[in-house]
Amino acid sequence: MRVRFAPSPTGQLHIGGARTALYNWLAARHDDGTVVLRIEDTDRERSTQENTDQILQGLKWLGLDWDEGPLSQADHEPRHRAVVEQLLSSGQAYRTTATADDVRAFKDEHGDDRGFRGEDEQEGAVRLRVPDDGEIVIDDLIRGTTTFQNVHLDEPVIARADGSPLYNLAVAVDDLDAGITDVIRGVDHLSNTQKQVLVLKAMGETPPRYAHLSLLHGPDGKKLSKRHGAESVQELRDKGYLPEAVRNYLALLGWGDADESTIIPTDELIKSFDLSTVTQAPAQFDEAKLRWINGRYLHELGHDQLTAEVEQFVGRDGLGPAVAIAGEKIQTLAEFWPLCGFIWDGPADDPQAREKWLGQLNRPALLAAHEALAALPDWTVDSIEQALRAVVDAQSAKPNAVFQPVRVALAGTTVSPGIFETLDLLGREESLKRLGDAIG
RNA sequence: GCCCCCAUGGUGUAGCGGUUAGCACGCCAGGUUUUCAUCCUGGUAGCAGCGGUUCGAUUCCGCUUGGGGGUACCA
Repeated sequence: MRVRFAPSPTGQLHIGGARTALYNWLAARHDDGTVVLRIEDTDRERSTQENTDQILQGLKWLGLDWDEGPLSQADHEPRHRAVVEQLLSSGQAYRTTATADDVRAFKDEHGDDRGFRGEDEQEGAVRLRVPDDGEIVIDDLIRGTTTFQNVHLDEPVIARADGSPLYNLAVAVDDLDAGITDVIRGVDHLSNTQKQVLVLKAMGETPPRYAHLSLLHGPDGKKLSKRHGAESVQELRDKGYLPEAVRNYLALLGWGDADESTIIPTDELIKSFDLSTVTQAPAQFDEAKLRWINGRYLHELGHDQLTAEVEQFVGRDGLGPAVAIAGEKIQTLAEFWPLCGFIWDGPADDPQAREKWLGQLNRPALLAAHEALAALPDWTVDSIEQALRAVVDAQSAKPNAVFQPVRVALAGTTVSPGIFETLDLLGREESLKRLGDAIG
């Protein structure tokens, strides 16, 4: 099996494109096949190095490697032009100056379901000759057979008047030349398939197998876009998701195993992936579930690796001790700093928390806590806990009446890692200083 | 308009003629707990509608409705 990633270099790698790439990759790896990468754009101006790099970077982050490429489709232009010439001279294509308006007029005259048929004018854009009779039957690996009647199809433009090739000609030729056996792409290309098969047939070649994936939608059922929180894998990375978790989630978005497990590591995915069981219905991207899956992967990382991930994400070292006391509380890498930043930055500024937990009513508790902690002979999690619990007893208060004020004094907010562990990590001096500051 | 694709809870899916319609996320309730989160237990909610075929339809067929894609001298 030989498949291809064929993203267009329009900037970032979209989540939908990432899923398509993932499915190609899984299918190929499952089959011990080859993945060919091609940047799909016949227009060299658009496939800028910057745009291409963005795509490659996204693919790399996701962990999807390829065996050949990257190649710009524009690099193949001489070959495309040669095919056009060949089709022209064999009479299977012709030149016409007909415009979109002419096509419209043709339909007004012959009916909307009648495809445009033009005259050979020896000049203008190149259109492929399409017979009125016959049909193109696409035996899709995912959807079964789809039949397109030739009559309905407007004779497609395969090259501009200047001879430069257009997409439907270029892909057909490139897939052929690259020896692609399976074209796995979004359903938005299903209609194009008819044209591409027609091109291949005109060349006397056999089309590859096709598999069309349903599209991805946002929570509102509309096309996935920035409004939905994230639209590219780069954004997923910036939100602190792990590549393996994203792979897991994306694989399940549109493909279900008979097996009822949800957490499926990549090597398992490769083993069980099967194109023929890919869902036909469009799926909605649900970040809540991605978060959950991500949390599962995050917590299985182990302290050292999680620390390394967090440090790389945050961009600073020495986070190990904080990761030790906060690691199990976060679902994404991005949640670490908001939870633990106070350790380095000092108490956060949360007026509501201060008002509620550092007011006059809480003074006695804070003073008692300060006194008990200051008197501690040794500063350990256990001794701290004993001291504070003793304060709770002495005040005959609820644990919260002591712990929350202390927490707010240290962190500035009502949410933090465990209070004893936090005290321990902060150290005696800093802890007492912050408590003192809160008492005023 | 025309061509094409799709349809199980809010979401992702399992099911491939006879099931109490399963699992997961979410949500709700309870438990654990120093906050938050995790974790544990329980609960909530679904076969779009209408016709067929059949002894029997979520499952097969048709129509309707709804969603999506294509219809460029874009990709």
